[in-house]
Formats: sequence, C-alpha cells, structure tokens
Amino acid sequence: MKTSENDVPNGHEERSDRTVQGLCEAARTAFARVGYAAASVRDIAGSAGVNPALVRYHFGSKEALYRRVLDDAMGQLRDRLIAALERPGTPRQRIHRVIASYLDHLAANPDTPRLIQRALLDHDPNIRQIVGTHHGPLVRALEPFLEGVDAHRADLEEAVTSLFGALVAPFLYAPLLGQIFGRDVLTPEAIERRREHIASLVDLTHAHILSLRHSAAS
Amino acid sequence: MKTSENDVPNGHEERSDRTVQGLCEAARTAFARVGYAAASVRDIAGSAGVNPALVRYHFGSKEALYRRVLDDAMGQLRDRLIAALERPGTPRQRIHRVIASYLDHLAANPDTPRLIQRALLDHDPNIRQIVGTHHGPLVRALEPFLEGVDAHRADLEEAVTSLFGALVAPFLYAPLLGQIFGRDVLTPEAIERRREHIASLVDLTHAHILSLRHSAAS
DNA sequence: TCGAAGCTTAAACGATCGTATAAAGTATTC
DNA sequence: GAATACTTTATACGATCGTTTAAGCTTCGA
Repeated sequence: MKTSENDVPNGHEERSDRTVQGLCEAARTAFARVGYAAASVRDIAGSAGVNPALVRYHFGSKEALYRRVLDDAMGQLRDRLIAALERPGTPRQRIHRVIASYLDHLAANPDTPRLIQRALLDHDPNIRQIVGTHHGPLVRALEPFLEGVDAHRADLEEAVTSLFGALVAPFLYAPLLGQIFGRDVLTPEAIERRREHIASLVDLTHAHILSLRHSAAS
Repeated sequence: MKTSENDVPNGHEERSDRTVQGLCEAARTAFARVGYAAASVRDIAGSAGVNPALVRYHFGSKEALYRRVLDDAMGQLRDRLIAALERPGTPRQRIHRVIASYLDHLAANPDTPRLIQRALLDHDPNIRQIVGTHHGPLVRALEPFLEGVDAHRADLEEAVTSLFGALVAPFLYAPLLGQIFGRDVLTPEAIERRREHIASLVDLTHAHILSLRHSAAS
C-alpha cells in the first residue's frame, strides 16, 4: 500500500517502482516481439535485470503482468487520441488530427500495434473489456461528427474498417511490404508520406460517402 | 518414397496420406488459432486422432510441420490469385477479379490470414523465402497493369499498402470491429458488402492516382 | 538501536514441452 | 507363409515453463 499520494517516494517505493517499471517495459517488448506464450517470465526478468520471482510479487502472475502491459499501452493510445480529438477545430480538422495522432503514436511506439494485433489474434478475452474501456470513449467522442451519414451507416462502417486497416498496415506488414517495395516502410520519411496518403484517403472516402448520400437520397 | 506417380496408393501410402493430411489440417487450425509457440504437438496430434510421435516420423519436427502448413496455405492463395489474374479481360476487370478472389479465399479459409499475420508478427525467417516464392510471381504478373504510373510509384505503393490493409482488416480485426459496430463482420452478407466497398475503393484510388499524374505531369 | 515491514534473492517443485527410442502392428513381396 | 518394408504405438528423456517457498537484505518507525 502507498503511504500517501505525494510524489516523493520513500526508499522502498523508489526501488519497487523501478522494478515494476523495468518489468513492464521488458514485458511489453517481449510480448510484442514473440507473443504471450513464447515470452518467458525468466527472459522478461532477465531483460529487466531482476529476479523472476518479482513478477509474482509485484503483479501476481504472468497473466496479470500481461494485462497490465496491454492496459497501459491501450490507455496511452486512447489518451492521445482523445486529446487530439478534443482540441478545437472544424470536424474535418479534428478527424484528420486524430488519424495523424494515431499514426504518430504507432510510429513512436512500435510495440503497441503488435501487442494489439496479437491480443486480437489470440482472441484474448480481455479484449472485450479493453475495447469497451478504451475504444468506447473514443467512439462516443467521434459520434458528433457522424451526423448526416446515418442513412449510410453501412458505408461508413466499411470506410472505417478500411481506414483502420490502412492505418496499421505499414506497421504490421512491414517485412512483407519492405521486401515487395525494396525499401524500409517505417523510416520517418516513409511515415510522413504515409500520413499524407492517409489524409487524402480520408477526404476521398468522405467525399465518396457524401456523393452516395446525394445521389441516392430519397 | 513414392513407388510411382499413379493415383492408386497402396495400403501403406493410403494410411500415411491420411495421417499426414489429418496432421496438416489440425496443425493449420492450431497454429492459426493460438500461434506456433502455444500450439503443442500433443494437442495437434490429439485433434488429428494420431500419435504425437508421427509428427517427427512424417515431418521431422514441429518446425517442419509448421513450414509445410504455411507453405501450403500460401501456395493455395497464390494459385487462386494467379488463376484469377490470368483469365481474360480488361486490366481493370482482372485487377478487380484478383482482389475479389483474395477476399473470397480469406472468407473461405479463415485460418489463412491469421497464419500469415502471425508469421509476420513473429518475424518468421521463412517469410522472406515465402514472399519471394509466392508473392513474387503475383507481383510480376501484376506489373503489366502498372504502366503509366511509374512517375507516381510512391503513390502507388501507398495505395497498395492501404488496399492490402483494407482487404484483410475484417478478418484480423473481427472481434474489435464486431464489438464496435455491434454486428458480426464475417457473415456472408457482410463479406459481400465488403467486396463491393473494396471494389469502389480500388476505382476511387485508381482515379485519384491518375488525376495526380495529369495534374502534376511535367 | 532494534523490531517490523517491504523488497529481493536463490533454489526447487510439479507440469508440460519437443523429441527420441524401441517394440508392436500392418501391408507388401518373394 | 516367412521375410521385409513401412507405419504406428507406448514410454521415457532432458529441457524449460510458471510458480512457490524460505531465507536474506534494505529501509522505516519507535
């Protein structure tokens, strides 16, 4: 238990916090790179330079450590996206800012998309709660911008699916795309090009949905 | 060793073939669902109803069985795409057919996108050879259709990346999208809507790249 | 300064992993 | 029908897994 809410930890807490943070970082990298099953508690503790038994002491189990790592990663991503969304601007500006923030965050935290993708592939039962906790507020915050397309909700869902897939594609298919294109798709320059492409894709898709509305309106 | 190339196997081969095929199918499902590390040889053999030692006898090792499974899945996908590409038609028709075939194949073989995604996440060293063997012929077959966009090769690469990501998105993010949209995104009806959306996305992107060429031509 | 509390350590436990081995079973050949 | 080749089986080996235990160390409060 913490002694208080102040920011000056005592000797115990300072040492403990360093251990916890080191284990979280090592675990994040390990889970992202090789997955939950292939990442051993011994390897994680070794990377963090601490004893494996500390995983049980500080987190309770490997599973609990994994949940903590996943929750932290999703929380950071969510906070960043909501912050980008809440800054003032036209709806179009804010949508573009959210998407750009998404891209920037994945580029700055390459473990994050891999963690999420692995959780989805593993049918992680936590994903249900995680989506509810982290994506829920984001989607709800986006709803004001979706007025006027209710009649084409299906088209909007298809577009969201495509945009999401396109957004994470460079990070998840980097080895494949790199070999096909003969270049690294994750350099800062490549990410910058990616950002511009995604932006035009958003406008293109948006215009297309609006045209559907106008042409098919009853 | 096979006694000949005929199609009437003797008793030994018939039994052996059944075992090999059963193990391959069980392994494909297991590797796709839980990943290479979490899929045990005992479980795979159990699902196939055979003795675990047969993995070593017929394939040599768990790793070799995995390579076989991955290679078979990629080969089937490649054959289907190349067949769709080689049927006559205008370039636009053939491109659309390839993409529709991709979507159909993933819908009919839900293990395939998961296998590929896991191999990419695991930085599977086989992926390099696999891309060279399977995607190489496909990309080479596509090259005749890419004439006239050389000046915007970077734009084309971005578009290919996005289309690929959009193509596999429903299969890889099904649990997430399903929860957000409140519906199953992998029903036949949903796949059909998806096919139409992707088709319009291809045309939209193609038109956009062509407009870039015309507006920026020197 | 001394006992208490919190943190860390080394060592080991039971379970499960991929793999190896030798014997048994089955179809083919002479 | 016996010898042979091929396939399958039960069993066990060594390694590694997550976890547990008990003892040692560090820091804090009285």
